[in-house]
Amino acid sequence: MRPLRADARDNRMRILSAAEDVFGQSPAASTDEVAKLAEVGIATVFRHFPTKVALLEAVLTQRLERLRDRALELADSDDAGLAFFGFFSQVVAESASKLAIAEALSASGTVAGDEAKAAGQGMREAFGSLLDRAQQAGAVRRDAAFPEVYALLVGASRGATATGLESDARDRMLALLYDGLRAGAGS
Amino acid sequence: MRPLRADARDNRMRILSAAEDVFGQSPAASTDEVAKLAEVGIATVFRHFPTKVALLEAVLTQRLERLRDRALELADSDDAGLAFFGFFSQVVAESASKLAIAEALSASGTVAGDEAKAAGQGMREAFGSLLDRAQQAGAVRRDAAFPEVYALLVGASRGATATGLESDARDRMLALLYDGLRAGAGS
DNA sequence: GAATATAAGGAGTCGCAACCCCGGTTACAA
DNA sequence: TTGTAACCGGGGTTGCGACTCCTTATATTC
Repeated sequence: MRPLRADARDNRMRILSAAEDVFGQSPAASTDEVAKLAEVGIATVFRHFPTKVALLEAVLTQRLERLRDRALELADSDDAGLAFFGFFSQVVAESASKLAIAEALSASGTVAGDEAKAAGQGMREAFGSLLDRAQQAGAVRRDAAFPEVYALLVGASRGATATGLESDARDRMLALLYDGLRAGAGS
Repeated sequence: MRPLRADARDNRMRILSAAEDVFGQSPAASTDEVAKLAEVGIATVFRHFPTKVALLEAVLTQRLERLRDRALELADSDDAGLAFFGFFSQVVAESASKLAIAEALSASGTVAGDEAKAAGQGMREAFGSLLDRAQQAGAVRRDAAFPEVYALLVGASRGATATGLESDARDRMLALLYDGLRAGAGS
């Protein structure tokens, strides 16, 4: 598999970025809306991504990988508690458009493909390691296991987005959550 | 507007119930799947609900009204804290199919119609009153305002559903949340 | 139990959006 | 510069699902 020609690579990136925008705003958007925004013919979109679902998955994968990288960066931080809670807050703050994409995928009835699944796995592992460190540092209570903490991460993102929470209310919501996660961490 | 004929009323209920089932499992389902399950012709579905969105809204409205009624019942309870947390847990436990429906609606790009909006409003008010009482009883901290608590309710439902949480993990998740909501309630 | 309004059913129609074809264009190598 | 393989564009095609027409059936009323 030879490297892509320069214009093709360029178009691919423009399509991905446009798709992120378009589907982020409305999961029901059509493929040529993406093509229009990317200033590219429809055929070009389908040449790069053989199906609409493939395009959605590519966008989702990209986002998950970005989150994983962010988590990995933070894993080296001195303050494990700050790293954990900071990551959590950031994910919730940026969740709006990512959610719409995941929604579009699940609405299309498709279970995520291999690539997206792997990206999700990587992201969860990185987050899990942040959680571990925060627990060892005494910043998060030890009896909080990964599944429920991860559900809270996803849930906080969705809840904030779905109810259209203002940023200050979102901060108060997170403060409530964090109090629950810290409760009795010292013991 | 005369009362519906008996068979029509019967069919209407069967359609609503079938729609709840079908859309609860897969938001992308087609209208005749609903008709099939309800053992009814497609035309009958459209006679009762002029559009697919109208059908989705009717299902959602019904669910929201049930939740509101449940909240109103609990408002008379002796133990305001138990009432609040009990309602919260129940909503989260039953959320799976309701969410799929709300998702289907938002995926179709439609903002909820008047009826569904009113039902949502009624439900939120009933929940708000449960929160008020729980706060006055000292079971929930006073600095938790409605928007963030409601976002947590929605978020916990979605998080639990989206991550496929087992029921015991769900209970632990709720326990974390409740600790956060109670923190310093005595002060 | 006959008349009639009301409802049911299911084979259509119609539009939309995913996906393909093929003639023209452009990056890259020699 | 020129050849050519890779790429692009945008008008078709096709399938699917929302919605309708019209004939037949059945509840209700007197």
